[in-house]
Amino acid sequence: MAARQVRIRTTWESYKRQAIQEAVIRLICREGLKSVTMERVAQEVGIAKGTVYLHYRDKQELLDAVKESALAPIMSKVDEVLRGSDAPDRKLRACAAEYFSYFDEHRDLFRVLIYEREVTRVSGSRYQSDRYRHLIQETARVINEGVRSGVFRDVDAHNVAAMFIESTFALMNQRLRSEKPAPVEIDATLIGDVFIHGLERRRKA
Amino acid sequence: MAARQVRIRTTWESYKRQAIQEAVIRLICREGLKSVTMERVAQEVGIAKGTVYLHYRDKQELLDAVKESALAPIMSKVDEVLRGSDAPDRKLRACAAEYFSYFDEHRDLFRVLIYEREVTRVSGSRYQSDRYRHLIQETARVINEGVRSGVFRDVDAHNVAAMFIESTFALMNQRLRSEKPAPVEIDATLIGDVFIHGLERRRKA
Amino acid sequence: MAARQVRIRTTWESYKRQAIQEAVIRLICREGLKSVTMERVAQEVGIAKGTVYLHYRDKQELLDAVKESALAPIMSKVDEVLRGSDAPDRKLRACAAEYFSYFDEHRDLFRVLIYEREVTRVSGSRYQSDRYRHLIQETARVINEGVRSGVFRDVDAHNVAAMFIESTFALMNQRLRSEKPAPVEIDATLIGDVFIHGLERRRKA
Amino acid sequence: MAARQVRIRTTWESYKRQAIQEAVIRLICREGLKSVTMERVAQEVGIAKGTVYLHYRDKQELLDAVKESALAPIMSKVDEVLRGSDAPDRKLRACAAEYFSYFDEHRDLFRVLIYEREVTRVSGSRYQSDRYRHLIQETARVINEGVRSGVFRDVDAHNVAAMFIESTFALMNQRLRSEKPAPVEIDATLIGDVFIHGLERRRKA
DNA sequence: AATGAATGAGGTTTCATTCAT
DNA sequence: CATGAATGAAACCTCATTCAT
Repeated sequence: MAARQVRIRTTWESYKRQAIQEAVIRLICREGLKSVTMERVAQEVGIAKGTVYLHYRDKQELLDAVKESALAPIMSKVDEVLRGSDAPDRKLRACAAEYFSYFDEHRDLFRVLIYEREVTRVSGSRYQSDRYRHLIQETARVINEGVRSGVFRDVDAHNVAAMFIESTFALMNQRLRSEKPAPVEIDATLIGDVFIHGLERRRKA
Repeated sequence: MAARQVRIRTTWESYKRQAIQEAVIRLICREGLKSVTMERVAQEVGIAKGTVYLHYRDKQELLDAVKESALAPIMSKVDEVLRGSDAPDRKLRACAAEYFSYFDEHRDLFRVLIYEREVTRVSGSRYQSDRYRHLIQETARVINEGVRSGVFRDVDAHNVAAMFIESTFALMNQRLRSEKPAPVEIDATLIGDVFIHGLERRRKA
Repeated sequence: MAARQVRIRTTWESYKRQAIQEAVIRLICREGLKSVTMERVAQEVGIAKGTVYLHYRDKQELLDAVKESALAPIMSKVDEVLRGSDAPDRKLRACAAEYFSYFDEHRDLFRVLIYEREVTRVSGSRYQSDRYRHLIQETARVINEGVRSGVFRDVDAHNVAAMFIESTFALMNQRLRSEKPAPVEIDATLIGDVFIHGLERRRKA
Repeated sequence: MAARQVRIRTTWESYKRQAIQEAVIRLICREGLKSVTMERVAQEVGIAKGTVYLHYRDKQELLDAVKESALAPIMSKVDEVLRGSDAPDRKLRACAAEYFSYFDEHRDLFRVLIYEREVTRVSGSRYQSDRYRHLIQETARVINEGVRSGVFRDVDAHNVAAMFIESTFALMNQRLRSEKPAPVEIDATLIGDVFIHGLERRRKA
């Protein structure tokens, strides 16, 4: 019974936290990070300013949580792909495809979450962009797989991983800017093609 | 005489504007965008707070000017390369090389200037990221040249241009994070290789 | 039966009030008056914030009650001594001894309770420092006894009473600040000696 | 000329700082420490809230300054007396007289400044009550002089110094509470008599 | 009776901008 | 032209108090 109490309360609490996070996201998308004040967030949720502080210690914690939970799903999805059993080149393609379909649903938010200093500086810049770093490492690992298996040339996997990811963001950005973006597969194929071929081991010298 | 007066004043004015802009850049690089207050800027230049307002209507105009002029040199340099008479693939390589050598001198500033909303939102987002757009267009033009001349496969030049540029930024970012970055040519070669090969027209099937 | 109900409830009520007061005292001693928030008090007792309000109308009433009951025991003890049948000088000595032994157990709390405005301003300063005033009056009465009996010189008893009490506090304070305070009797004797001799009627001229 | 500029500016600045400090003092005396908000202080001076911050980094610095400058004059006066060439007993009497005449002009303020935690905790409680400590030490030194010269009995000078000072405050407090306090000399004499005689070396055993 | 989520007034601090000198 | 003191809107955060459950 107590357990159930807790469970219920936790669910409810979690729901409210999410409502607040969504308000933050709406504000960021509509009016940019500068518009995210605790007052406006509360207003957007329809609660009092002080109530936000019942769920988050301070503004930074809220922003961190928003970033964390906004990126978590795609990050774990991509992780899954990268750790799968496909060939490295197929993994990269699949990875790009995952990005696009996820990003298409979230749009504007990501640039803000990933690049903007104020958000990035996660509670004192201790582990600045934890997720991002992890992502690059996993991608680099897959590229190294490809290098070892002879599919890819011998390249600096870490750097190429960064290029790959940023290229993905670049296309995301282009999609965000265009009224009618091409189907996801088209862009995923493009980025896959360029990188797979770009990394391919050249026939002869 | 009046003419001379004006000439002198204009030169002087221009000099002071530049001094202020450089102060802003120093501050951004040293302590991040949040540290850029009109007070600190004036302090850094060694003038009074009010004086800054004689040269810039408000803070936004100052930030816009900083962005504009900080990016101007590299942009025109890259422009020059892209409009040159080299083969498209050589242009892209040269372009990457230009970025790296320029970025190596400016470091932290660029992410801020290019991504952070507060700077990006140029006076009401009318021509959001003018330079950036232009850069992509020029790069896309070169890629199209390559496509037409048969060096590159038939790709969406615009998208690939964005990928290319962001990949460059990605490597820049990696350079910024590492203590002892590799020589500029190494990174420029890497990015050139990946994209040139990635875009290369495949020999038969 | 109803009576018994009331009796029980009253006892229970009284017990909870005391638990809350003790929590306040612990907080004051551990972290100072600023740390006393209704939230922390409730936490310290292990009850809900709202529950505190079932026992005290508001924060001020709680602080008043704390002050009152924290001082009550020593006050009544001292009262008892002062109303006893000893000679005035012995009463003063005994009095000082009582203070020291009591204070030694409560330390930090007293300065706060006696001097700090926020606590002192007992619900509108109507009877500001009721206890303190009473204490001075009783002490003054004893001093007057001494004057009338010829043991003490003719002095303003009220003022000397205040001096005596504050001197006691002063020594208390010194004790609080020193790592290893002297035995209680030493300080009690010191204060007794100074005042008894200080008040003693001078032999001839 | 520059020097004069600076002198004038410094004087003016100093004047404004004092005006702010006086506002704080008025507020403390009228309505207690709790009433001292930056808003109210500014209001009291007749300036804007932000302006206060041009003169004091934050609230704590302001309170520290108030305490410092409110106590400085009497402290240095007493210091002067204690370091003079009079006999120890005369010094103590003179000292008490100084206190009374100074306190008579400042009244309520001193309890607050000396005892209240929030003020006392000078910037992190590093040197808690610097002045107070110094005062006790100087007084103790004079008492020791008296002990060595045979005027006083052999007592713990430090403790007696604390008693003496607090007794002075006690009389001050009594004066503050009474509508028509006795002339300063009366109280100064009383405290002098009690302590001088209290400390006097007893004839024979 | 007890709870504790919600409230919102009120406090501190920052900083872009103005304007009298 | 240059100054920099003054302003005050606006941000963050706290906490005493209430009230539906």
